[in-house]
Amino acid sequence: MNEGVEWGMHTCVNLSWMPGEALPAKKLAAFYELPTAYLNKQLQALTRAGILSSTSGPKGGFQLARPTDRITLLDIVVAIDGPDEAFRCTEILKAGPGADPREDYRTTCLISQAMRQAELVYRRELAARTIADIVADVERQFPRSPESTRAWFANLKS
Amino acid sequence: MNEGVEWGMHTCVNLSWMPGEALPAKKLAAFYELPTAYLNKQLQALTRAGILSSTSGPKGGFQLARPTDRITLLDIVVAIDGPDEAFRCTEILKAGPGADPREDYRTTCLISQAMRQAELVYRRELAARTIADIVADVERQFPRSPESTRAWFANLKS
DNA sequence: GTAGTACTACTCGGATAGTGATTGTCCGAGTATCAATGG
DNA sequence: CCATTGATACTCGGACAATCACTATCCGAGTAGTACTAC
Repeated sequence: MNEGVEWGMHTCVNLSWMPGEALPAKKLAAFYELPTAYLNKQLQALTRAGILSSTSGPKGGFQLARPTDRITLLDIVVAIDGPDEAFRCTEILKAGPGADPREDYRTTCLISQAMRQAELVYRRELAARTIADIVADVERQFPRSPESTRAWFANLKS
Repeated sequence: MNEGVEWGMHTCVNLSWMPGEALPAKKLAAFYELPTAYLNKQLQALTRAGILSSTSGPKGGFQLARPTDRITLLDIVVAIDGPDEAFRCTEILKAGPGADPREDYRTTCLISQAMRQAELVYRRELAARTIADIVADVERQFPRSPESTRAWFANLKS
């Protein structure tokens, strides 16, 4: 899985503590000492997916495009890592003896079905967890996080 | 995910219909018109994992090393695709402000926990399905499969 | 006729190239701010 | 003093390399069978 997924999730959590303010990729990258340009690339993907909104120019940057309770972990995974499933059925049964070339073995093949079922529960789990849930858990476990994060960004020399 | 996972699963199903007989990679590959040497590589991985047993020389080949009800889909995935999870926590929190370098953020970070939880249900689903289950489903839906598969391997010109 | 032996053919196993995706970097298009200028 | 305009600095956005894993292939080590030879 793309490493940017992790970066995107942490960045969304940080952005949730800076509502209404656009943070440039440079500052967001500095927070975790990440390569700025590469993080920018990932944030672009989140923007294309409608998760973030971007503004150019001075005072520009990224901010959340919708409430955190409407951003699921699956949204971020799909936006950055792509919509394809890990297991892709290449329909090798079509090359086997007694195969019907017209049949769609991605739905017929029982192995493909079993793998799809597993990925289904995986995605269902990710879709059930929103950034709001994560933020709430973090604030419960580390109550100082929002305040200290805001302070860090404020004190960051531009 | 490695394409060999699909090949390995289908091959295990086919091997379940040829009990006690060792089939060489060449024949197993011919069944689905797969590249022989590359399939051989995947079967080596299954052998290292103790899922298959291999025999060299004439009349040699691969066969199942244990009963089909003790081979789960997860076993095959782990053997071929590796034991690593898709989402790997790189602990970027360690580079963040106010981080404790001693802490293991793979277990502390709530995002990492959420992703691990999703992969857990994924693996649980795969671990609950054995090759025996798949074989039983196939035989129920396509009763002629075992017989026709045995016939195909028997009629294959060596 | 039978036992021993050398040969042959076949298989797995790991070491070796080729290819595509992920990772990382760079520069250009666009925009808001700021300063300077003229009324 | 205030409005306008031009320059400037900063940001995103997409185009351009480098690295790594997956894909694919090949040849050597080992083994079982077979045929031949000698007794």
